[in-house]
Formats: sequence, structure tokens, C-alpha cells
Amino acid sequence: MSITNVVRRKRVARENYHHGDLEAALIDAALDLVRQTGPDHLSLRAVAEQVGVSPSAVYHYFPDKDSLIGGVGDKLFIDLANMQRDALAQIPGTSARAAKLRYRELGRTYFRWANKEPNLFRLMFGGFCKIERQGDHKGEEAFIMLTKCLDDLLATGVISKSMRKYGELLSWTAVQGASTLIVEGHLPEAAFEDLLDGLDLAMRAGSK
Amino acid sequence: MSITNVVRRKRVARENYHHGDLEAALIDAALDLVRQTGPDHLSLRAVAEQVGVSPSAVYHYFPDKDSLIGGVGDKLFIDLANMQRDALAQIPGTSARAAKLRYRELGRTYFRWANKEPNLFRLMFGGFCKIERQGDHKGEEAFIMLTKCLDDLLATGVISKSMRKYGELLSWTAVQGASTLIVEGHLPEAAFEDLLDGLDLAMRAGSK
DNA sequence: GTCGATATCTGAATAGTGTTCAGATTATGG
DNA sequence: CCATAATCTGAACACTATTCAGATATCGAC
Repeated sequence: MSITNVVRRKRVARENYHHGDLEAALIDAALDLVRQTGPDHLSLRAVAEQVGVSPSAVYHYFPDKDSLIGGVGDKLFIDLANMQRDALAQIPGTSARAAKLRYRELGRTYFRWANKEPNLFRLMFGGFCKIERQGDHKGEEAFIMLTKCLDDLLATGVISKSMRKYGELLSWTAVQGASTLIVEGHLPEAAFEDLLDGLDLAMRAGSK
Repeated sequence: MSITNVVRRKRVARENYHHGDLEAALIDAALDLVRQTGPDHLSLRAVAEQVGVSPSAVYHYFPDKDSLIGGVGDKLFIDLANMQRDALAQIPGTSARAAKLRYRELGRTYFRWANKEPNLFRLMFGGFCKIERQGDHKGEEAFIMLTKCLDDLLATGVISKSMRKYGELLSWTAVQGASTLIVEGHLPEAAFEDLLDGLDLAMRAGSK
């Protein structure tokens, strides 16, 4: 009786020992729960239970619940960039047509991501991820992909030179804003394709 | 002793009787606390205490905490519209110059609102306000003001006719997205004026 | 292999939370 | 003036984040 107890305890304990990847397991579980409940309404205890670990174990990897949520946010930004890269990879070619398709697909991927998982999108842009506030986005992969798309559009003569200057800013903010406004119910879903049309027209403004 | 007790209890109770305006008092207090703590981290008990009422009193006006937060959101949208109307009223005139100034000021007011009180902006667009998701914005005052601004720009020949079609959509989404991205630290504050410049250029695209 | 050190996790406790509900208090209308 | 309705309280419940002493498992040195 006492022996089986000891044995069982040992086995359970061994299963609960993650040796470094508990951090990743916690983030995965938290991501899954946020998707269902939203970034607010996330319970740290529920995360621990889903992983099969005691609530206090979390505090060996994250100083508090907000940091765990922040960790989820970091992963989400990476996931989004991966998805955008995959989307671009499926549209090769140097033609103007290919460049236009890539540009639209970049925006669509951003929006689909937001629209499919509103709670994850809210986690990314709802103040849960504390970014060192300086707006130094230049190194981020997502921004680099957008820059590349715009360069291609300029090279193939699709957009004007004077508008190129505002390419990243206008594209990013409009797609971001449309995603938010649609997800939050202020605009209908169909508005996104309209926005892409308007953006296409806008980018042709100015002198060549 | 017992008499003074009764008297004091009566006085306190009378002060705590709000007779209808407790709902507004709760929203005001909640708004004040959200501004400091953020929409998550809002404590219903703290709201009740600030008003000087027991926590359970809240449930006679709101079915739960989320509804109280939603009530704050409703007020914020009204406040923002009021601020935009005031901003427009200070720029009269039918000239092209006046129309351009009004258009820019409409966007600036939106952004200043967001940048000055990030937590309130997050409450408005972070999934805390449950809008009946259909995107029927046509009746909202803020949208009407934007439409009026764009009509003026078209009438004074500032923007093209083919671009006018996308005016509301492009302006609203870009300003909304820029506000979010700046508030959340993905873009520097100075980017907003750049965006307005880009938007001005964009709106001149297309055929007259 | 054994032992000490270290990483890892548990259990219990604390203080605070949203929510419910029976009942006390206050105001209102006939 | 009294009954009725509106309004708020107090206590309770289940749940939460967070802390910390201590149990357990793993790893490195001898």
C-alpha cells in the first residue's frame, strides 16, 4: 500500500517534470485557453491544470500572469509572420501581376488571422504585450516582407514613386485598422476586399 | 448609543441612495478606474467602493461586470464623437483649405484621444464592447461627420471622384490602425502626421 | 555508485475577486 | 397612512493570483 503509493507518486511527478519545456507547454496551453475565453478571463490555474502542473509551478518561468500572456503574444507575432511568409512563397514570379497578388495576399493573411481568431488578435494588440515603446519595427520580419512587396510594386511600375514613400505606413495601418473594426463589429466582413481595392487605387496616386 | 447608531445608519444609507443615477455614477467611477488600471484589472468591488456603495448594488443595474465595462464603452464612443464635433466646429468655412484642415483635424482628434488615454482606447476596441456584429455604422454620428468632411473635399476639388468612393473606408481604417499601432508601441508617435500626409496624397488618386 | 548541490515542482495559506440571495432599508403611490 | 415597489446591504460561495517553505527529482563531482 505504501509502496504503490510511493511508486505512483514518483510516476506522476516524473510526468510533471518538463525540464525546460514547461515554459513552452504553458504558453501553448495559455494560447489555447485565450482562444476560447479571451485574453481577459484567462485563468492561470486553468492553464496549470491543462498542463497537469500545480499553479505555483508557473511562477518559476513567469513572474506573473501578465508575463505569461505576454509570452503568448510573442509566439503569436512569430506565428503570424510565418503564415505571411508561407502565403508569399506560394505566389512566385517577378511580373507586375504577381507583385500585385502578393501585396493583396499579405493583407488578406493579416486579416484572416484576425478574423479567424479574434481573441488571439485582441491579445496581440489589446495592451497585453508590453513592447518597448519606440516603434523600432525595422528589424521585424513582417515589416521586411511588406517592404519587399512594395519594392516589387514600384519596380514593376504598379505604384507611383511619390506614393512609395508612404507604402508601408498606409498599408499597414489600413489593414490593421480594418481588421480591428471588422473583428469588433464596426464594419462588415466584406469591407476588407473593398479596402484592398481602395488601397490599390490609392497607391497609384502621385507622380511616377 | 443605539439611537446614534440608528441615526448614523440612516444618514449613510440615504447618501448611498442614488435613485436612478447610480448607473451613471458607476460608469463614471469605472471609467476613472479603467483609465488607471486598464480594462482588464478592473475590480468591480473597487468601483462600488469608489461610489460608496456595496458590491452587490451593482447587480441591480448591470447583469455582470462585463456589462458594466460595456456601459463604459458606450459612453466613450459618445464622448469621442462629441470631441470630434467640437474640433470640427472650430474650423468653419467652405474653402478647400478649410475642408482639408477639418479632414486632418478629424483624424488628429481620433488619434489624440487614443494616445492620451490608451486604456480607454483599448476598452473601446479590445473586445470589451459587444456590438451587434453587422457593421451598420451608417447611423453613427462619427461616421456622418467623416462623410461630411469627404463630401466637402470632393466639392472643393481636393480629392478625386473615383477615390471618394473609398474615402470613409480608407480614412477610418488607416487612422484606427495608426492609433492602435502607435499606442501599442509598434510605431513612433511622429508616424501619425506622416500617415495624414500619405492619406492626403492617396485621396488625390484616380480620375476626377 | 554515492553524496551534495541544484533545478523543479507541490501544498498550503493569504488576500482578493465576481456573483448570488435573503432580508433590511428607503421611497412612492393609492 | 399603509402597502407596495424600488433600492441597497451583509454574508456567503466558489474562484482567483500570488507567496513561500519544503518535498522531490536530476545532475555533476568524487
